[in-house]
Amino acid sequence: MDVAHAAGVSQATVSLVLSGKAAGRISETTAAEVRRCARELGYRPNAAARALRSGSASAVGLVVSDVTHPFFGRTLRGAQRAAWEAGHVVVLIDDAYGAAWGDGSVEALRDGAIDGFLFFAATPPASLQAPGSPPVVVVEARTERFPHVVLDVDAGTDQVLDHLEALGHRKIGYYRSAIAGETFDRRLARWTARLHALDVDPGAVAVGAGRFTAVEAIAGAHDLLDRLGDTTAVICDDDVLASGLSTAARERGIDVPGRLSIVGFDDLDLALYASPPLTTVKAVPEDLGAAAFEVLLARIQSDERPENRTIPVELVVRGSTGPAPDLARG
Amino acid sequence: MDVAHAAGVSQATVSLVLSGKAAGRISETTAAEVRRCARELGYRPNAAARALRSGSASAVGLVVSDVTHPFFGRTLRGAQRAAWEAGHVVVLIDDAYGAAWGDGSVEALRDGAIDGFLFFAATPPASLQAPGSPPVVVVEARTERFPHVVLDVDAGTDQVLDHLEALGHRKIGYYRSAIAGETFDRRLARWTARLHALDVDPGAVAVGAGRFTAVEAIAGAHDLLDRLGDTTAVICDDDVLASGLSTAARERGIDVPGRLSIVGFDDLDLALYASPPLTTVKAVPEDLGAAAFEVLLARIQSDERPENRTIPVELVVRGSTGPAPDLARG
DNA sequence: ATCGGTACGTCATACGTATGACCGTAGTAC
DNA sequence: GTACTACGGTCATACGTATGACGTACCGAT
Repeated sequence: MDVAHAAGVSQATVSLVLSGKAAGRISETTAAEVRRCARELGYRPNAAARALRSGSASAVGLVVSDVTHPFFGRTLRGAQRAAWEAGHVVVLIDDAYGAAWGDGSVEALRDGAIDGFLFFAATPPASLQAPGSPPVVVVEARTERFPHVVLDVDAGTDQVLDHLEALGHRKIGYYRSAIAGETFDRRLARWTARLHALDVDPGAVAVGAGRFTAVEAIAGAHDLLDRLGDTTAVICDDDVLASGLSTAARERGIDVPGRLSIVGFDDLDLALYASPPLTTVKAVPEDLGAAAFEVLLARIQSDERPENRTIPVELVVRGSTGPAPDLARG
Repeated sequence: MDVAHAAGVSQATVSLVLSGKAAGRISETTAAEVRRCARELGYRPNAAARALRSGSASAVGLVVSDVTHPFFGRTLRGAQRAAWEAGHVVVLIDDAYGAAWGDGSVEALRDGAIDGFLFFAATPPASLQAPGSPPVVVVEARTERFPHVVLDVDAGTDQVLDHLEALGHRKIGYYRSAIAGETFDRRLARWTARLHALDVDPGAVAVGAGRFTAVEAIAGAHDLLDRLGDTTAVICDDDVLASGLSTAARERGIDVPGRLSIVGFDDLDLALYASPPLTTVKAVPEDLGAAAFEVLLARIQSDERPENRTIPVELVVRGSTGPAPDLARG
């Protein structure tokens, strides 16, 4: 190694200094000289060698089902910031709803290149459950199998329904994601329970399902509007679906919120483009990402299962919700 | 190595078989047995060891300035698909407009963990220009320094202006990105040249600048609308800005396209949520990403500078553009 | 019998770092 | 003068794979 030669010390000393383990073993004078030489020669430690020898790559993977969804991007950002502070790196892998390269990338990186995985709305492949697999933390899905970090969707759903009920809405529909996900199931269940509490038959309100692209969100919204009946408000699994519903309503001349109130989820940028801007449940994906990384790091470092975490959410009231119309008179 | 033992061969043989270099050296019978044992034992090659020994990690990094922007997500997807077909992996790093962890991640991965980098709307750090640096390919910016892959924005701009001129527009404004970027500069220059050809003073039309978040895009759009004058159409650096302009116009009661025509760029999902849906220049980011990976791979494998590539674009006419109004009569 | 060639494998080493086991020197206590 | 400790640093090896340099056995041709 050049640096060792230039500084007149052994390679071991260089390694100790540069990896910050010099305390008590190497004098500060020598350490400073080593650092100076390293800088001058433009020395970069080889990540592969480091990972091979130490058994840790200081890198974790974030696997998402759809990198196209704005929520994931902000989550990645939060995770990267937290990781950076801990001396780690986060790399993102797009699963594209089960594409071959998603699992492929996981397989390619799992041994040696990555210390652990975060799965966000993507399903960990079975191979990651085998003993000896790298640690996994799941985001936005409650499961016994892995430690997880989730949004407090129960509170979010409750706040939405409180808000709508206060506005006089009783027939509250639901625009579901066509993507499977524990978090969606859970919200739907909560909504069903609340409707029962209101003594409203869930069968009497409009329900639809759509996917997170504009075309499909709008198409699904039209299906839902076909069966609108006397539903006066619809809560949506996310802002993409809500935007689609808003657009579809406009195409049909349905007044929002005069005739129909719409509530989204996530508080994406999208919520502000809609007209009127969407009432939605604000989540802070950066916090979710950061928390997810922290849990994964704890798992990596201690080998004992860390505690699950729940990130709070908050209702943001904008123009897309208003008092329930009196349909009997209209 | 267990597999070698189980199959009754040497570790070298296992390596040859599993890395596909067995042809002519190892009999098919033996190879099959090795593969069987490997499968049975759940053997996974160690990526770090492989990278260390072979000097190639079979992984490339895609660095983007803002992972939140939907365009990048689709680009990543295209790159990952192409990479997968070539036996590589693409990992995404969010630079977050120059955040510490962006450069940090690049530095951490550049030696040993990554074979090369794609920079998309993010600036390669100076350290990547030093001799001995990993290969770099730049996306959506023409530069002498690195091979690059770009959209045919000249053609796109021309198609937009042809379209607007055919509709009778002469005072055509511009909504610029506040983010620096060669591609934006180039489009602006083209627009200026075309206005001169029309004998229109660029100073006589509305120009604004905004960033790619809803709040800032809408705020910037209001600035632009304050100085609208008799501008009858505005072309935007991307669909996010166009959506912001559309929203701002609606807030002011400006009829689109009756009073003002709006043209976006990219054909994001966003374009469909706007009301009316945006006329825009359709780019296929998946193709861009795939091409970028291919160019990088060529660079990695051959050491000689590969040819630059240009990806075609296409105007998509929707509801946000219409005939120029007769402002003298209005 | 010898040689050349081919088919099939193995040997041994190197990749660049991290780290537990050492080792020398100087200082301190007795 | 001896024993012990603390300090500052080096040695040697291992991590798991890839690969150029070698064997070895067998076959056919001379």
